[in-house]
Amino acid sequence: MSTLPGRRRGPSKGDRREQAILETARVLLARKPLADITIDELAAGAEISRSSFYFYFDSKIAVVVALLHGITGELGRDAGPWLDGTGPDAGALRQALTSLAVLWRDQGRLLAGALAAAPGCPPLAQWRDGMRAAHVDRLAARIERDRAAGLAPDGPAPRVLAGLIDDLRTAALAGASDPEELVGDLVTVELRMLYGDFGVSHSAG
Amino acid sequence: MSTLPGRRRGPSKGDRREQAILETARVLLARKPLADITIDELAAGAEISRSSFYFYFDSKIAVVVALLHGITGELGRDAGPWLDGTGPDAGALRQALTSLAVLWRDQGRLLAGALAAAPGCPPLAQWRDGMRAAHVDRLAARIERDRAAGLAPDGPAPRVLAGLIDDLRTAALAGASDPEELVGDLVTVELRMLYGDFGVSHSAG
DNA sequence: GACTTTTTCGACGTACTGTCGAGAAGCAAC
DNA sequence: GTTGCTTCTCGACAGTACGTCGAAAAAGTC
Repeated sequence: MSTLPGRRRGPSKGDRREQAILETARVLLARKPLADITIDELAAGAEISRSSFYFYFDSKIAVVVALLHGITGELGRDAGPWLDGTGPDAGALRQALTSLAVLWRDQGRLLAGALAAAPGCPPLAQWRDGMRAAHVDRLAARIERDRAAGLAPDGPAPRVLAGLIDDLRTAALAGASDPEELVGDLVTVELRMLYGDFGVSHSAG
Repeated sequence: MSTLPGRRRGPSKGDRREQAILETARVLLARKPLADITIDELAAGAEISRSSFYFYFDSKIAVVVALLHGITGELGRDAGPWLDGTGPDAGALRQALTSLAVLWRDQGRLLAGALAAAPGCPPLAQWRDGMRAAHVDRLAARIERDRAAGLAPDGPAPRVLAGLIDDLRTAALAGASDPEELVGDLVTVELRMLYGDFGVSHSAG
């Protein structure tokens, strides 16, 4: 499943070590940013030597990928009603954003660290691009439906607009000290981006 | 003026070295991200040893700060008409965003590198916060004026909304392969964020 | 040409990363 | 209970990059 270097299989002692490393990473990420965490600390937390760490993971990034793997499912959680719906459904959008904000509150350092390290680290870049594409795809489709139904004004190409909304979410939640506090305003702003019209159509660029 | 370690004064040979280091940094930044540039390369480009580099700059970050210092003036250029104006003035906004997009096109690696390194690097964090605050202050004031004049709908607190717009700009321009291409859509989207109303007022969060 | 300031650099110490190979520990089966 | 396998451990090593120090060369001044 994952790309572990040495392990074969079996629920042995090594599994506990692997979990200990992941748990140590979680604990440390609650205290300081990813960039400040060294492999020494990860190994020490799991009570093994630094060399032994490499028996379980190829690098610090591999640990991050494993942690991300564990929360990837939560990233889109509660977004279904919003993304599969139609029209300016503030309640559904709020539900999706609240869920996302909670994830950022709990896993902010992990997500921020992963996004920061993504350029110059293929596996993380791939994860980020995948997450983004998944969201953009569904949101762009929603935009097309709404426009076809006359529920949303014309404007930027659906995929571009969806990308901008994704950018805004990520940047805002990553920068917020209390992500949940931002949800109400994000709902307002995203709905305006999608449905807001004020008589001035965009001029071609 | 700046925090150079060894230099006293005088337009001597050292000044050429300093310029050579800055120029080397510019050249390298045109080719690869900041994180991939080492002090060895900077020194080699200026034809001095690595040790000598430290006579001119305290660190790689000090070079970045010097480069940023050189373009800080351009960051707000052409934003005046928009920020000091009133109402949904698409032309003025387009002017401001075009100017900004050109800066990102030319100095994208520098800006992206600086923003990426800002967490965990006080001088860069200070620069970033200063730039952001300058923009947010003026934009928030504009929002207040527009709302007082009944030109803009109520919504998120002016400073919050301004912050979201700043986040969006930065994230979008940083991620774009061709920033200028994005200007038209950014104009539309920012105007919607500020003026877009569609009968659904934001619910308190 | 003595004196000061500016500039240069090699040598050193530090921090972190990743690899290698020897071998200990755990767990069969005989 | 010792042979033989896999799992696991670690010390030693090599590499890269950073930043400091002090000796001394180069440049500038009188």
